[in-house]
Formats: sequence, structure tokens, C-alpha cells
Amino acid sequence: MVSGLDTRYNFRLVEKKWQQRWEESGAFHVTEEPEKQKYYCLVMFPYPSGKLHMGHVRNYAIGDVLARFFKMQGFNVLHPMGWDAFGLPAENAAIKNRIHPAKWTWDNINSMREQLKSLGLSYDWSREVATCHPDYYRFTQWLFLQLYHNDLAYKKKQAVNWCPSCATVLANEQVVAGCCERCDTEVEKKDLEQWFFRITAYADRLLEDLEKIPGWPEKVKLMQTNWIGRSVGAEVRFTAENGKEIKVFTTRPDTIFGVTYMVLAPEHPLVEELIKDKAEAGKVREFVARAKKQSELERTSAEGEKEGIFTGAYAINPLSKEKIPIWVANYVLMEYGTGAVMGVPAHDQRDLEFARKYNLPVKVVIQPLGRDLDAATMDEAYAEPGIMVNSGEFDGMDSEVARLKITEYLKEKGLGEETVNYRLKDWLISRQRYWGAPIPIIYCDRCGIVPVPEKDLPVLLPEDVAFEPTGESPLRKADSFINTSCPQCGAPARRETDTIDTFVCSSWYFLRYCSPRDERPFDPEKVAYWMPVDQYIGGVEHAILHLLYSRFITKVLYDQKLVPVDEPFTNLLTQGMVLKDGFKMSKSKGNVVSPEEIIENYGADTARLFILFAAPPERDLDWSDQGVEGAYRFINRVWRLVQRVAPEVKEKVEWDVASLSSAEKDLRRVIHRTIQRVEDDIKTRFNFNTAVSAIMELTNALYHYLDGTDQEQWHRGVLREGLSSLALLLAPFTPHFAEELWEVLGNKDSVHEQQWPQVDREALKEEEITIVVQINGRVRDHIQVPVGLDNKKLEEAVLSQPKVANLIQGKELVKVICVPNKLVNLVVK
RNA sequence: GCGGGAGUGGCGGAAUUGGCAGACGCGCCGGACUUAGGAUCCGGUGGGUUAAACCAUAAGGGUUCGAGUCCCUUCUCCCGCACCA
Repeated sequence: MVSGLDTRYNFRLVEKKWQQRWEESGAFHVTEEPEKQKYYCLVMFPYPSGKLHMGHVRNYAIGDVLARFFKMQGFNVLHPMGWDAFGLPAENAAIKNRIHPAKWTWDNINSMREQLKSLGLSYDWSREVATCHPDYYRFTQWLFLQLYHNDLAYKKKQAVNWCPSCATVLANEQVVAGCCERCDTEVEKKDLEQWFFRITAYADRLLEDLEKIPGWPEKVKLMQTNWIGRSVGAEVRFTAENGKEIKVFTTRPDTIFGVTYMVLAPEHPLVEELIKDKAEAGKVREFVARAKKQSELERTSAEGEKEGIFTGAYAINPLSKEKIPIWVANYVLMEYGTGAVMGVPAHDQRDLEFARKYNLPVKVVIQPLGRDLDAATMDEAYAEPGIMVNSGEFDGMDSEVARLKITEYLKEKGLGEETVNYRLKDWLISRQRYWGAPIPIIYCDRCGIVPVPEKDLPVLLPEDVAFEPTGESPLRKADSFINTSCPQCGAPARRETDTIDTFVCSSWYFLRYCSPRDERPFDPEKVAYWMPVDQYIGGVEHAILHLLYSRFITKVLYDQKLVPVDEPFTNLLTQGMVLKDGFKMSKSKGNVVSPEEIIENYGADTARLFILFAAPPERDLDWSDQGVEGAYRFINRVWRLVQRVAPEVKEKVEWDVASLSSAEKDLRRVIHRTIQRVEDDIKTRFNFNTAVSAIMELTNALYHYLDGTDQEQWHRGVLREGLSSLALLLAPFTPHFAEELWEVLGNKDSVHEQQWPQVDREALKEEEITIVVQINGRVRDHIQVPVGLDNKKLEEAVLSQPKVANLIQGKELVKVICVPNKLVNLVVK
């Protein structure tokens, strides 16, 4: 930028200088210190795409402020960094550019590490982990075995989500609006035999324990609650004419007398049996075939027409004993509940629409208070509670009571029982890809499925494989990998060729950081010291996937008594996106701002300061080049201030508070109020933007003091206090700059080794205070009064003001409201 | 459709418990220094008015001495889930 004969701060030299010193002195290397309180500050580790983007910068700047701040507060801070390094892009690069995924990944890691280092982040790099390293994935495989041995990992054949473009299956959580979350290709259903983690066994605890983490945003907890989707109801057994039992799940057992038909999912196994002798069989088969061909997206879009067909079969309503027709319809999902539902058109909107479309009867069994529903004409279902009618012995009951009574009755008669259903499904962790941790399983013709013994881990990914554009995993053709011997009987056997979903790798990395080079997955003592993570920071896009999986894995390990905590992250901060001109930065939009360029032109401190100042962390942030200039200007403004005064204040001088002038007292008040505000903004509100603005105000106040005082009159002691505080307060935000200031002020040690400045309560005290005078709630005047003046004296002081007297002249004073040290409101008529 | 969040100057955003709306920064205007200024420093900056009054926190209503903040109605935008029985 503009080079200067002026006193412009040379960020290039300074940032390099301190980064080197930190590295040489191992400034951020930490070990367990039992006598100190620990603070585990974790930012979501990146996928090593090769290029840092602004979202990363924001994420890591926030983490760094917290890490450095808590260190200055006396905590023993763990602040690690690593790489979520398995995944598809590496493999795509291999196919496209003929680079091995391993090389591509490690090259990217090396370049991203340099970029991160140029930001001056206080990581303990000795703890770096990469999930693609055999010393890491060895324990990802170990984790798989833990789940396998506890019946939490199993293999089954099921219709699964298949992304044709990625040529692999996906977990439910990775399907967004019917499309692949990575590449946006429409997902297909395929019947495949796959490995699952039994996360549903933890559904209730994952739900209940949300209460144990008040430090998480409600929004995220709500998203998880909805995703788990627990709903309590009853399973009710209907009987078809041919004697076959059909189970339905309902949350409204109180409406069973209102059932006028029932509907099966097209995939329901009973469909074929029910229709086989019926005249309708042909048409139904045709319908089922058509529904199965519909994509997931078409099937489940709420706007889509509900379509159904009568099977020709009937069932008996177990309570009313009425004969009801059995239908098949596209809107019933085989995956949820029992794959069959009872149709209660009077009390369920979807059922009503379906009934009207196909002329099925409507029967009212719950009447609202104060009006009568008419089954013949109603066009909106009544889903609220009311009084039971047309329901035999339950007539007249409150429907809420009837719900329980009918559930009891069903149970007594053996017709059903209370059940709980979840929308959460087991986690599909198989991936038909190469660049992942191989699933440590061996198939033996004699012994069946045999887990790889722990001592044989890791099952290494073979390096010499061919990447072909077919998309098929090269592991499938890697004979030397596949062919092995059975660990149990020694006979020739085959290895599993699927790899583990990368979300498994990232659901335990926070444990590995505690003892990253241990020969075990982690050192239990170190985990006991560091866990749980005190502050976790990352994008809200991980609200369900990564955060739910990590909670699940932590609970599994907790149950095995391997870790002492059952929730991994005590506090969660979800930061907003970094936008440019209101849009997400993307190459196709051409609105990408590269961190490298900003660091080159303005320095890391400016980049960090701007990002922290521009918006509170939870909110989206619109990148502004002018805003960056502003941050840059501020740093230089502070630099000039310190240059101007430093020679005067290098020496410590003794001084006495009693001897200070009022300007000096005012300055000290600003200094200490700023310390208090910055501390509070960081610690309890994460409002880094207001913390920075407070520091700016302190800078302005220091300038005003200097400009308003003759240089001979400058109070060296107070100025020294002010400038030192400024350097200390800036340390978490602009770490290189703060170090340099600290040094210029004559200090020998690192600013980051200092204690956070103490607020001097005495300095905060004011003798006089400005009181707002309102008349009928409108501000009319301000008066200066001594602090702590009682209400009566305050009122007198206000009323004696000529301006006030003038304004209320001739009016009746109805009431006086006094808020001590703040405001007086005169109510007049 | 359901659930959640948000609407404040020209812009990003402050206002922590109901108590001076617009802190801080950007931009803009004026001044100083200067051969010069796209550097720096100082001052101004919601609308309105000569000055006031007054009007202003998406719109409308309410509670209150007092409302950006609490309550009700409506509108807009963003996010999540989306036939879950």
C-alpha cells in the first residue's frame, strides 16, 4: 500500500518477527497442570482443500481471541488444530489430475498449515492430527470395533441413499432435500447390504441430555430435537379379512373410532398377500411399481398430490368392529412407524384430503366445545382436543383422557400398546470409496463376519491402486488388499472393501488432541484433565451431522467407561457466514476475497480485527473492503499514539491517586471502564465487535488527553497505565501488534504471558453524574449532581432549575419519578 | 404447512435489567497541516427547522410516568424440518 516516510506500522516485518519468536520459544505448547484450571478451546478442524477461505479466518480468529484471553486470565489453555483429511475431493482430484489422494491431501495440508501460521493463531502445533494418518485412522478403526463388540455396529440390507455422482451411499443426514449434500445430485434408492451404527439406541439420551448443555444455542438444540423426532403414541393391530395382522402407529389413539380406511406404503410386505386373489391385483401392482419408481424427492414433496388405490381388501377396526377398506398410497413411508397408517379424515388434514379425493367416508369422533362438526361438509380436519362422540364406552370423555384410556384398553385386550417412534434412523457408515479408513472386517467362508483383532490395526489403505473414472472404488480391485486370511481359522478370507464415513473420523478427534501421540486411542488421564471441550466454535451447518454424531460417540465411550464425560462440548458458538455483497463467496459468482491477499496487503492483525469488529460472531458478516481499511487505519492510529508517548513512559513512576487532576481521573475512569467492558464482552457475551469498539474509544480518549494537555503536564504514570492497558486489551485481537507495542513500551517479556489487567474499582467511581430530566417522558434538560444523591434532594435539584421551572410553569405537577443516578421524570398536566 | 430467528441512519452495527435511540467504524461534508493529499489531525453528520417544536427503531394497536426493548395484530426477509401418521 502507501509506503511511508511517515510512521506507518510495518506489519510485514512485525508479524513475521513475532511468529518466529512464538515458534522458537514454544509459546503455545501446553501440558497438563493439575493445579491450574484448564480451558479447552476448540475450533472445528478444516477439510484440507488447499485454500483457506474467509469463513476459516473468522472461525479461527474467534477461537484465538478466546484462547489468548483465557490464557491471560490464568487458565491452562488447550488450543489445538488438525485436519479432517479423508474425503471425496482428494479422490476426485486423483481421477482428474492423476495425483494420488494421499499426495494431494498432504500437499494441501502443508500449504494450509502455512496459511494458518501466517494468521498468528496460538495453536499448539505439536498436537496436530490428520485423520488420514495411519496413526489416527488406526483408532478410528478401533472405535468401529468398540461399537461392533457392543452390538452398536451391524450390517444389514436396506434401501439406502445412493448418490450416482459420488458413486457411494449416504447417511440420511447427508441427504438435503432429496439431494446429495456434497454435490447436489438427486439421490436414488438402492437395496444394498451396508454397515450401520445403532445411534437409535441412544435416541432418548441424545434428546434428554440436551438439557445438560445449556451452553448450546437453543436453535441447534431444537434442530437436534426435531431431527431425533421422538413421538409417543400407540401401535394398534388391525386384522385383515384373511386373518393377517396389520400394525399401524398412531399418536392419536383417541381417534380410532373415527377410522374409515387404512393405508399401506407401496413397499409394505403385506400388499402382495392382500391383493393376490382380488380383481384389483393388476392395477395395484402397477401402482406400486410406479410409486417405487418415483424419486424420493417426488414422493416426499409436501406439494405432491396424494395418490392411492384401493386394494380390494378390508380390515376390521379393532374398537368399532367396523369393516374398513385397505388402500395403498404414495404418501405413506415404509421407513417410518410400521409403514401403515389408519385414516381418520375428520381429525387429520392429510387424511381428510385423501378421503375427499377418493370419496371415502368421514366420521366425527371428537367434538370441539361450542360448535358441532359436520362430517359431510367439513373441509378442515379438527385435530384439537374435545369431547368424545361416536366412540362407544368412551363417549363424553375428554379426548386427552380418552387417549390414555384407549391405550390402556388396547393393551388389556391385546390389541396394541404404547410405543415411541423416532425419525432418527441408524447411521449408515459404509462408503464405497477409497480415501477413507477401511472398515476393519474380514469375511471368512467358514466363520462369517470376523472383526480384525485390535493388535492387527491399522488395516492400512493400499497405496498402489488405480484410479479410474468409472467412479468405482479402487479397493474393489485391489486383490492384495482384499485377499487375506481369517483371524479365527486361518483360512483364506476377504477384506471388507468399504471405508468408514468421514463423519466417524471427526466424531472423536477432540479426544485424540488430548494425547495425540499416544499408543492408545487416548490417554485416559489426559482426557480426564482436558475434557469436556469448554468452548467449541464452528459453522451452524454442522448443527445436526457432526454435532449429533460426536455426542453419540462420546456417550458410547462413556458407557464403556473409556471417557469420563457423556457430553463432549460444554459451550457451543455457531458463527455466521462470511458474505460478499450479500452473497456467499463463490468462484462462479466471482466475489471471492482471498485471505492470502488481505494478509499480504494489510497484515493478519488487520484481517482479524476487521472480521471481529464488523459483526457479532453469530451473525452473517458482509465483507467490506472499506471496513478493512478502517481496521488498518485504527492499528496505525494506535501505533502513532504509542510512538508519540512511549519515550516518555518507559520508566515506571510512583504516583498517588489523590494528586490526580480531574482530567487524569477521567482518563483513568475510561481506562478501567474499558478493561471491564472488554473483559465482559469477551467472556460472557462473545461480542467481540463491541469489545473492539470499546478499545477504539479508549484510544480516542488517550488522544484527547494528550491533545488537551501540555506535554510537560502529561501524567507519565496514568499514560503508562493507559498504554499498557491498550496493549494488553489488544493482545487477543491483534496479537503481533500487541507484542510490538508491549516491546516498544519497554517490556522484555511477551504480552501474552501477562495477566489480564485488573479493574481498579476506585478509578471507576464518579463524584458527579449527569441526570436526564424528562417532562412527561420527553428529555428536556440535563443536570450535574453529586453521585448517590437521594430522591428527595434530586427532585429538589431538578425543580430548582430555571429551565425546568419555566417549562412546567402554570401546570400541575402530578407525579415525580426518580431513578437514582440516572433520570428524573416530571409528570405534569 | 410447522418450528426458530431477524427487521434500527446512506452502510456495518450499538443500546447488557423498560430509563438520553443511533456508541464504535465506514461513507459523506467542512476545516487545519501541506507543493500536493487517496496520509494525518480536528469538527460536523437520522429527518425536519433560521432556531425550536415536532417526527423517527418494518406497519398498526396496547400496557407504562417512560417502549427499539413487554403484550396483541399484520407485513417482509433469512434459517431449519418438510406428507413422520
